[in-house]
Amino acid sequence: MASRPLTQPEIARRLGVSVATISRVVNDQPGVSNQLRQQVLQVLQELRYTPNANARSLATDQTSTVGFVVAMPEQTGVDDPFYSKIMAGVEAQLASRDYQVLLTTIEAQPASWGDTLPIVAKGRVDGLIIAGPPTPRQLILNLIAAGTPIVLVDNCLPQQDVNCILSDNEGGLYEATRHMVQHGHRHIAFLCGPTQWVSNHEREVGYRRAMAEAGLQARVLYAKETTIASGQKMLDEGLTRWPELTAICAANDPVAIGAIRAAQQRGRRVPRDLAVIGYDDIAWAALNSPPLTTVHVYKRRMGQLAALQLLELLEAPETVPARSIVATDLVIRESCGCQGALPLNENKEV
Amino acid sequence: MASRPLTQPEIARRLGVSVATISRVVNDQPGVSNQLRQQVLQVLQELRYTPNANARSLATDQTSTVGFVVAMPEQTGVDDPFYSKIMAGVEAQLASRDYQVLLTTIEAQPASWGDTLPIVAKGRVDGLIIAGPPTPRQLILNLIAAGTPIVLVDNCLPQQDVNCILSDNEGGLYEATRHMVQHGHRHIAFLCGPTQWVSNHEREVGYRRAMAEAGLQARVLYAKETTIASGQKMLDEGLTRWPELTAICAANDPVAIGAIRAAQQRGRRVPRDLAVIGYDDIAWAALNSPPLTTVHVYKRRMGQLAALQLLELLEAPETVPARSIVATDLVIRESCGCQGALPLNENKEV
DNA sequence: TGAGGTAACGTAAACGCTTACGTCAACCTT
DNA sequence: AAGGTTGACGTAAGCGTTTACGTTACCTCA
Repeated sequence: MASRPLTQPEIARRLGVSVATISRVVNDQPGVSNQLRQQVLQVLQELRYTPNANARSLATDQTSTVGFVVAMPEQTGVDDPFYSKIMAGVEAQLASRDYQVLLTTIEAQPASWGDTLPIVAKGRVDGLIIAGPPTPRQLILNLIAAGTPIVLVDNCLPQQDVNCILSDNEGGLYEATRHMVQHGHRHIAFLCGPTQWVSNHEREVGYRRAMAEAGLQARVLYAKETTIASGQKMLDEGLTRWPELTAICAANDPVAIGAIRAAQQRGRRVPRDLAVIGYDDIAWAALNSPPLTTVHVYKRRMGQLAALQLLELLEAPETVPARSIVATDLVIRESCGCQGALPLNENKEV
Repeated sequence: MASRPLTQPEIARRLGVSVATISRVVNDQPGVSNQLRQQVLQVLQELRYTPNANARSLATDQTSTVGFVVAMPEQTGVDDPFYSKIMAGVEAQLASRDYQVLLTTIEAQPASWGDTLPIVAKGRVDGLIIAGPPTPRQLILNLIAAGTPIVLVDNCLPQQDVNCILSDNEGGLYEATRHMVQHGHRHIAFLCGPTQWVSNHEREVGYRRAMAEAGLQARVLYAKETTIASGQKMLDEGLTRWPELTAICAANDPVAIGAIRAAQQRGRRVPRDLAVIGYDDIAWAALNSPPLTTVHVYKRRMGQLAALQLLELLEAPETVPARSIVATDLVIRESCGCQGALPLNENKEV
C-alpha cells in the first residue's frame, strides 16, 4: 500500500521547472517570481508534498530534533513523576516550533558512558536537554568540551559555563522553614537528599539561613536516596537522636511521605505531634494522608524554559550561558498543621 | 570546538582502500578478507568513527527510530502516570536493540489531524507505537491504510487487522467483582469510564459477567472523564440513586479515589461502610487514604511487548497482526476492607 | 544603443552513506 | 592449457535535499 512518497524531481518534471525552484518555494526563499511561486505552492498542496527530513538533514546538517536525556537511578526513568512533567513541558514548547524530541535514558553508573551520546555522534540531534543530577558529570563535561549545545534542567555545574534551569531551591526551603518558625516551631530538622546533587545543597542552604535568622539550631540528616523508604528510615533515626523535634522539612516529597509514615508508626500524629513539609509537589503529594504541605515546583515551566533556551542557543551558538531560576510556591495542605488549607485538588499547573 | 566528524572517504583515503570496503566492515558484511577487515576495524576503533545516521537513513530508507505517540486529553500527555510507565517499557526494550524513541503528543480533537503524522511523512520513523484510546480513530485508520507499521497499546480497533497490546480488562474486572461478591457484598456498582474506549467496555463486560454469575443486579454509571473529580460526582449520583450500595468497582484509579472522597464527605467510612476497588494501580494508588485496593496492570511489560511486536513487524512486514493480552493482578490494600493486606510499599514492578 | 546590473531561473555539485556492478587475479575444471 | 568459477576489491550511481554558480532575459542609465 505504501506508495513511494513523491520527491522534488518528480514535482519539478510535472511542472516543467527545476528542483532548485521547488526547493526555494518549499523553504520560502527568494529567487522565484510571485506567479510561479503560487503555481508551485498550489501543486505542493494538492500533492501533499512533505520534504524528506533525512535528506534535508544530510544537506543542511540540521535535524530539528533535540534529545531529552534522563538518567535512571534504580530503574526509574521517564516514568519519574518529576521528570515526566518536565519532559511534557519540553515537548510542548519544542513542538510549537516544529522541533521533535528524541528520548534517551542513560544509566547512572559513571563509567558506563564514553565521550558523548550515540544520538549526537550519529548526528541525530541538534542539541540536548539533560534532566536531573543523576546524569554522570563527566559525560556533561565531555559534551560541553565537544561543543554540543546543551541545557541542564534541575541540575547545574557551578564552575562551568552552561545553560541551566533550576527551581529556587534555596528560596523554597527558606520559605518552608520560615513558615514552620512562624507557626511556633523551635525544633525543626531538615531531611536532606544526596548532597552531590546541587539542588539538595541549595535547599540545605535555604534551611540553614532561615534557622540562623531565627536563632535556632539547625539539625540536618542526609539521605542516600530519594525514596519513601529512605525517608522512613531517616526520621526514625532523627526522632531517636532528637526526640524534641516538632517539625520536619524534607528535601523532596517521597522522603517527606516516608517521614510521615515513620512518625505515624511511632504513634506520633501528623500534623498534631509533628508538622511536615515536603518539596517538589509531585502528583501524589495531595493524595497522601494527610495531604502533604509542600513547596510547589513549576516543572512544566522549567521544561518549557529549557526548550526555549536551547532553541535560542541553536540559533545563536555564541550566546552567553544563563542560569535561570524559576520561583517556587509553598502549597499549604494538612501535613503542616496550620489553618489556611487549600482544597485538596488544588493544582498549580494547568 | 566541534571538529567535523570524520567520514568514510577520509578513512578510506587514510587506509588506501575504497569507501565500499569501509562500509562493508562497518555493516559487518561479506566481501572483504579477514586480514583487511581487522585492519579497518582497528582504525575505526582508534578514530572512534560513528556513521552518520541521516546519510544512512537516506540511503537505506530505514531510521532505527520509532515514534511513540500519545494523545493528550485535557493537557495531560507524557506525564500521565499510566502512559509514562508504558513509555518507559517501550524505551527500555527499543534501546536494547539500538532503536531510538521519537516522542509525539497529539491533540485529541478528532478533526485536527490529517492523513498521517508529520514524523512519518517526513520519513523520521520506521513505525509507530500508539498509546491510549484518546488517539483519534480516523488517524489510526489512515495510518493502517498507508501501510505504516503500527502497534497499539491500551487500545484496539476490533474489526481491524492491527497489532495491539491490552491488559486483561475483562478478566481483571471480573476478578475484582468476584472478590467483592466473595466477601459478602450484594449491592455492587461499577463506575465505568468513557465507553468509546475499548478498555472500559471490556471492563464493564467483566463486571457484568461476575454479577450475572452471582445472580446479582448490575448497576453501572458512566463517566465522561478519567479524573478524581469525575469519580466524586459519579458516586454522589450513585449513592443517591442506590443508597443500599456497599461496594464499588471503578474502571480506573482516579475515579476510585474520587469515589472514596465523595463517600467520606457523605460520612461513609471506607472500607467499613463502602468497599472500593480501583483499576490500573497507578503510582499514587498505594498512597491514597485508605490505600487503594486495585487491579494491577503491568504497564512496563505492555510497553515492552509493544516494542517487541513492532520490531518484529519491521523485520517481517507481512507478519499477521496479533492481539496480545497481558494478565492482571488484584492487589489487596485497605480500601476493600478485607484481611489479607499487603505492605503499603508493595510494588509489583521493579 | 550598448555596457552594466539585476531578477529569475536552471545546472550540477555536494551532504555521507549503501550497493549494484565491473574488474582482476587466483584457483579450479577437463 | 584454455575456459570457467570464485572471492576480493574498486567504481560509480543513487538516496532526496540544498545551494553555489551559471545563464539567460530584461531593465536602467549614460
